[in-house]
Amino acid sequence: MKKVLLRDVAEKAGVSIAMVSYVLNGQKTDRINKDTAQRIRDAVEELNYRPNFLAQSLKLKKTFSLGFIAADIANTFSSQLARIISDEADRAGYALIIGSSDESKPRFERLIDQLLNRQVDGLILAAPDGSEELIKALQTRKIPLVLIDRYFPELPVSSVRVNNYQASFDAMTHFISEGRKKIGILVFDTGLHHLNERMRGAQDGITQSKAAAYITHLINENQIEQEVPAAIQSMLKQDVDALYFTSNKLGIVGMRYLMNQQIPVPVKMSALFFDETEVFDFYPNPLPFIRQPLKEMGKKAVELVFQQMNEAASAAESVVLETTLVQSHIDQ
Amino acid sequence: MKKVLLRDVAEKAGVSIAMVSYVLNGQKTDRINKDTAQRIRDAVEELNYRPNFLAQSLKLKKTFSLGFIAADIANTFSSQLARIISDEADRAGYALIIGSSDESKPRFERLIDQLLNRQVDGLILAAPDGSEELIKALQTRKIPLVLIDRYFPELPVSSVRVNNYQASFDAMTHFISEGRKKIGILVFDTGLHHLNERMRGAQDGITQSKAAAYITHLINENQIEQEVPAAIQSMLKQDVDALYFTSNKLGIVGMRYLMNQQIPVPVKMSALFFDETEVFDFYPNPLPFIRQPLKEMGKKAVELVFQQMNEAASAAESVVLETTLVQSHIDQ
DNA sequence: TTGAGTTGTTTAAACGTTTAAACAATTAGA
DNA sequence: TCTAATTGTTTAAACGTTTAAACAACTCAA
Repeated sequence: MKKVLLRDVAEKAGVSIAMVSYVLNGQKTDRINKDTAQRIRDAVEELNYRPNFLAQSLKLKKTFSLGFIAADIANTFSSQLARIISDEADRAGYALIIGSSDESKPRFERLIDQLLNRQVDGLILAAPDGSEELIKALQTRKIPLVLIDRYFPELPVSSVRVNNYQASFDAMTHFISEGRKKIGILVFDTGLHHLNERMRGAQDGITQSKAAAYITHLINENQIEQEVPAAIQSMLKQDVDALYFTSNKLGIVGMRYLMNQQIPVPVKMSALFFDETEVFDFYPNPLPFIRQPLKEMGKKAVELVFQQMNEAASAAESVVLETTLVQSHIDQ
Repeated sequence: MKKVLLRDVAEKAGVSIAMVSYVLNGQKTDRINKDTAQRIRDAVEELNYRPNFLAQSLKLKKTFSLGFIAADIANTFSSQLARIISDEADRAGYALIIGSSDESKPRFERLIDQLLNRQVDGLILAAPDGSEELIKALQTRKIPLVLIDRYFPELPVSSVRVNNYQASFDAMTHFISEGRKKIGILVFDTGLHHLNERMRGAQDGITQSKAAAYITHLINENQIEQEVPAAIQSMLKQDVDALYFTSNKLGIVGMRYLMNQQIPVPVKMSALFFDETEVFDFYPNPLPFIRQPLKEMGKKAVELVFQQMNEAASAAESVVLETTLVQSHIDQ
């Protein structure tokens, strides 16, 4: 029942451990005697030998593991992404260690520290507000990393994200073409660039149409349960006839309020969401939303981080993916 | 910018690497000269030395990591549990590697294999149907492990779970006291003991009351989208006035069908769920459900696995936690 | 028949730690 | 004064791999 080592296999096959290692790793295959190789493979099989990952990692300076720090793993967006990234990493023989910054910079910093201590080979990060300097520092340390969802416009670092500005712009255009006159935009009061882009895109889209007006409400992330209802209330008084929720968290709180107040959507007030949530399943009327291509995002992120890992001096590459405006969650 | 090693610290402090190691690990503290120790600590600080986890792990035969295999990480139940376990492990300085068996036994087996290859120190497992032998094999290999949610009644292995039978029994009693006459029980057609206990508990509860009847429908896990609606349809014809969904997945599909068919809950048909989901948020009427104490479950699981890890011959310990019947998701 | 090349295999160092054991210098006990 | 104990530190082996380099035994051309 003891752990079987290279040494045991070598002994059984009557060779040195080097030979076993060579055969297992498919090296020097031209040199090694065919019979010996077979004998070794048989011994490996028979003893059910499994190389010790730690020893390998130590020697090869490669742990075959990636780190992913989500923004908030309790949020469906993050957990779905985690799932996809995990599967994708797995496919390449890499394990994924997942952390959640909960949008806290110190926590983010601590998690990075831990992941690096554990010598992960690469990082996929949903960087919180204010972490720009930290990312920059990681880059000068040549740590392979890719930002996902979040990004910093001035920082030359690989990232995967969606067309936040354009998606919001187009969504508003469409909203207006349906006859909306006054649109309320709800967005977190944050330095996070991607969220501000969603706001800007929406504002510009509305402005450009010349057929509608908008009111923007900045929501404090920690006061969301209070401020979203307050914002909606105030907008109702100003005859807002459509709401744009720039994140799923805002959307969920907002919809809950609208339901409690028995304000029918989209009859009296229409609503559009960035991101979908399974919560929509339980709403009887169509709820349009902007869908991010999660699968592609995850895949691409893994691809980019591998690229960083393999090519020492690989240039930063930013991938911007397209969203889709889904008219109704009901018929998908 | 190069990685700083024990050797570098030793050099800087003018001592051998052994001394540095001793100081860092707080060993031989009675022997070591106070000044030397301080000199070493200063050097560590100055060089910002971080021990290499791999080397440590290899030497100590301890990776300070746990493996958690969820049933289906896309399911809120699993992901919340993962979150809690991760936090709890983290608190103890352990990393968590998460996998999802998706209820597939081969996949479960493969994941275990991978985790063991990576030398995780302990396992927390939501074991899929049919994995009993595998668990038994792990136990004879003395792998520290704890089952969570799922368990095998005849297998003496540490586990954390809830009172599935009693919770279902009591819930039915309560249902009947509210006047339900004919209750439809929906449960997966599975060998999973905890789900069958939910069914048995409900059936026994109803039988014992003598004031109501029941119909049980076994649902094939892979046909859930077809079979749940069919089951509900057939039950409607038989004047069923209440539904008991023994898992959140069944509940979500069932509610979606009821909504599509415009069957008002709980007016025409009442419903009770095992597990809560955020989906309920978007339903205007009260939906009662049985709540599992996720936090306690996760904490206890980590506690038990640590116990297994620390005490070589620690006996299997089963922890059965209490659920709560929540009357309405609306006022929690 | 010698030296060079080829084939097949082993030796040994390295990865970065931990820690038992050895060692040296000082102090204490008789 | 000599031995024993104490204090402070170093040496070296070990954890389980990978891999460059060395080695041994042939083959072959000149």
